[in-house]
Amino acid sequence: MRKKELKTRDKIIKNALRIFAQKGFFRTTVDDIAEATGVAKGTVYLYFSNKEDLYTASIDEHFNIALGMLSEVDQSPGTPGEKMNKIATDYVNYITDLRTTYLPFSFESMNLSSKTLKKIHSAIEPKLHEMVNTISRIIKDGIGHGEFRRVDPQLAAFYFLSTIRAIFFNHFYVTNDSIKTESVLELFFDGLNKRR
Amino acid sequence: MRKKELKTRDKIIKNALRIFAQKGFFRTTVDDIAEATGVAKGTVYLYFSNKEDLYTASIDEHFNIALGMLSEVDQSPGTPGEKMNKIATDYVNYITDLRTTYLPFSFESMNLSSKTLKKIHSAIEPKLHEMVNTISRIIKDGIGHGEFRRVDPQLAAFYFLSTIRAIFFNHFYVTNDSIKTESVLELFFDGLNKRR
Amino acid sequence: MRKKELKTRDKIIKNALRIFAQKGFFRTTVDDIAEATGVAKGTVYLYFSNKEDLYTASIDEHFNIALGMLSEVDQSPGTPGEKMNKIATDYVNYITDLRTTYLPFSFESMNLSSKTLKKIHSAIEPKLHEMVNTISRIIKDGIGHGEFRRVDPQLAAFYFLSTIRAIFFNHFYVTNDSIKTESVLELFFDGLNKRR
Amino acid sequence: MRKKELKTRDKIIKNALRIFAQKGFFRTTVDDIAEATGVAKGTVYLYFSNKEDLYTASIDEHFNIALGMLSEVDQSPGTPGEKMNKIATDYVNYITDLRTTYLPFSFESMNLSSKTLKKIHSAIEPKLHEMVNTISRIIKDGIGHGEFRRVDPQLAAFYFLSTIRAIFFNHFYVTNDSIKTESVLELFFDGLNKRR
DNA sequence: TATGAATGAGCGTTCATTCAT
DNA sequence: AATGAATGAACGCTCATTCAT
Repeated sequence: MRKKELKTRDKIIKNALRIFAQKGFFRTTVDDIAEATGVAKGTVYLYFSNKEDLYTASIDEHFNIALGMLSEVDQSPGTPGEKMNKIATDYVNYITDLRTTYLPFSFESMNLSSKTLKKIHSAIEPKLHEMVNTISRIIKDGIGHGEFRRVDPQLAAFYFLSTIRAIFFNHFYVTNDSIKTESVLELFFDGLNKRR
Repeated sequence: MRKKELKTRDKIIKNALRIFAQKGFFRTTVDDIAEATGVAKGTVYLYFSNKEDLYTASIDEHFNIALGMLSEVDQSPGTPGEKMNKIATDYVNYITDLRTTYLPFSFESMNLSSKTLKKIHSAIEPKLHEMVNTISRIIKDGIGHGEFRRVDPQLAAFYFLSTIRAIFFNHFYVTNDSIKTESVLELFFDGLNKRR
Repeated sequence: MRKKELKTRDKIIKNALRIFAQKGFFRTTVDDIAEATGVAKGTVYLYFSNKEDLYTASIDEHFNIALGMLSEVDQSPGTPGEKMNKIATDYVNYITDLRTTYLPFSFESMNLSSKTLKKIHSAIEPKLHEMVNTISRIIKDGIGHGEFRRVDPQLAAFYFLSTIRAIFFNHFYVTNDSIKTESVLELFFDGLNKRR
Repeated sequence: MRKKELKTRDKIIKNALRIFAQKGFFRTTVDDIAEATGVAKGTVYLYFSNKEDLYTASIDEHFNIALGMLSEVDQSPGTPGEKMNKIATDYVNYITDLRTTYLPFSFESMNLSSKTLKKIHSAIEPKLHEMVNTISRIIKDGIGHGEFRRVDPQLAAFYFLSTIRAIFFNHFYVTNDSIKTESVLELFFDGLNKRR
C-alpha cells in the first residue's frame, strides 16, 4: 500500500508537470490533472493540500529531473565545452518533449500570490543553486585547463542557463524555428566582439 | 470629443500595461484597471471588446515604447558597441520602473488561449521584427567596422534581446541582486571561450 | 438608482433572515437566498462580501425588528407587568410567523468560526444591551411602583428574554404545542415557591 | 470480541459527544471523531450508518448521563427545593466540563434534515419525558409538602429545564460571566411579582 | 459616451460515504 | 473487525461580460 500511495502521488505529479508546462498555472484546472491521471478530483487533495502546493511539487519534480540530467552529463567524459553543449542539447530536448502545445514552458512568470512564490522560491532555490554550482564547477574546470576565459564562474553558469531558456522563448516570438541551438551556443561561447 | 476619447482609451492602456506588468494577466482584473483609471468597468468595454484585447493593446504599447527608446539610441552618436550597451541599460531601467512588485515582467509566458496568442503574435511580430532589424543593423555596422565578429546579425540581435531579458528573470531565481547588467553584457560581448 | 440598490440589498437581507431562521446557517446555501430573492448568486456578493457577512447582517436585521417591537410596546400605555406580557406575546408571534418549517429559530448555536462569532457578537451586543436595558427600565419601574420584588433588574430582564426563548425551544422537544405562553409567563412572574 | 466491540462503539460515542458539543454538528467532521478515538474513518461506519446516526447516538448518550445525574440526586436526601438546586448545579457543572470552547452546547438547534430531526425526536422524547417526569415528581412532592405553589408540575418541570439552559445561552450573549446560577434559580423559585 | 448593477459559468475545495484489502 | 484510499456531489466565491439607463 505504501507503494500504491507513492504511485498515485507520483502519477499526479507527473501529469501535473506536463499539463502545467503546457497550459500554465491558471489555465490548468485541478480537474484537468485528475482526469489525466485517471482519479477523481478529490483524490488530488489527498496528496496535495491545494493547487499551489501541487504546482510547487511539479516545479520540484522538474528540477529533480533537470538535476538528474545535469549530473549524468557531468560524470560522463568530455571537455568542459563538450559537457556544456551536451547539457544544453539534453535540456532542450527534454523541454521540447514536455510541451505538446504551442506554449513555451516557463516557470519564470506565473504571477501567483507572493506567498506561494516564496514557497516555490525556497523549494527551488537550493536545487537551482545545485544546478548553477554544477555548471560552475565545469566552467572553473574549463578555466583551469585554459579552455575558458577568467570570468566569474557563477555568473557565467547563470547566464548559460538563461541562454538555454532563450532558445525556448524564441519559439514564442518567431514562429518558424529558424533559431538553432548550436548557433546560439556558438554566440555564447565566442561572444560578439571580434578577437584582437 | 475625439481627443477625449483617445485620452480615455490611452489612459486605460497605460494603466493596464502597468498593472498587467505587475500582476500578470490572470491576477489582474478588469476592475483593477478600471479603478486605477478612474472609470467604470463598463467603460473599459467601450474601448476594448474583451480583456485579452486590452492585454494585446498593452503589449502593443509596450513595444511602441521599446521601439521609441531603441530608435532614439540608434540615432544618437556612438560606436555600435556603445549603442548596444545604451539600449540594454535603458531597457533595464524602463522595466525596472514598470514593475513595482516582486514579479518579473514577462510577456513570454501568459498561457492564454491559443487564439489570443495568435492575435498577440500577429500584433507584436512586426514590431519585434522592427526591433530585431534595428539592432541587426547596428550589429551589421559593427561587423563592417571590424568591431564585431562575422556572425548572423539577426541571430545575434535576437540573442541580445534574450540577454536583456535574462537579467530580469534572474530576479526571480536569485533574491539578492548580485547579477549586474554590465557583467552579463561583458559575457555577451566577449563570450566564454578563451581567445587563441 | 440609490433607491434600487438599497432595495436589492434589503430584499436579500429579508430573504436571508427568513431562510436562515428556517434552515440554519449551514443548511442554507447562498443560492437558496439568491433564488428566493430573484437575483443571481453573484448579486448577493455585490452587497455582502461572504456568506457569514450576510448572516451577520440578517441577525442585525432581526435585532432591529425586535428592538422596534420592544420600544413600541414600551411607549404604549399599561402597567409594567402588562407591558412585559405584551412584549412576550408580540415576540412569540413574530418568531412564529418567521419560521415556516418545523425548526426553531435560534441564533444561539451556530457553531460558526470563532472569528465570525466575534463579529456577530460585536454587532449584536449593543443591540441586545439596548433590549435588556429597555426591559430593565420597565422592571425598575415596576419595582418602584411596588409591583415587582426588589431584584437585580438586569438579571431579571435577561431571564425574561430567556423565558421567551424557552417557549420556542419547547417546540423542539414537545411536538404538541401544549405549552402555552401565558402559563410560562405566569410561572415567570409568580415563581414556584409558595408565598409565606 | 463482544466486549471489544462495545468498547470501540462506546469510545466513538464519547468522543463524538464531546466534539459535537464543542463544535456543533456541521463543523465536526467524521474524521475529527475518528482521529480523536484513534480509529480509521471507515471504522466509524462499522458502528453507525451515517453521521446523523452518530449524532443521534451522542444525544442519546447525553440524555443517559443527564438522567443518571437526575435519579442520583432524586434518591439522595433533601427537600424538593434542595434537590432541584442540586440538579441545576450538577447539570451546569457537567455542561461546563463538556464544552471546552467558547460555544454553548445546544442540541436545540441543529438545523438538520427533518428526517433526522424526527429520528432524534423519537430517540430523546422518551428520555426527556423521563427527565420531566422525575422533576415533575419532585415538584409534586414539594406541592404536597406545601413548599411549592399549586402549579402544573409538568409545565414547571419543563420550565425548570429551560431555566438551566438559559444559564448557558447567556454565555453566548454576555461575554463576562456575571450571570450566576444561584441568582437565576432564585428568580425561578420566587418569581418577579411582589408577594401580596 | 459612460455607468455600475446584474449575471452565471466556472473553479477550488470539502467531506460524508464506499469498498477492496 | 478494521483500514484508509478513493470518490464525487455540493457549495462558496470570482470575475469577465452585458445592458438598461
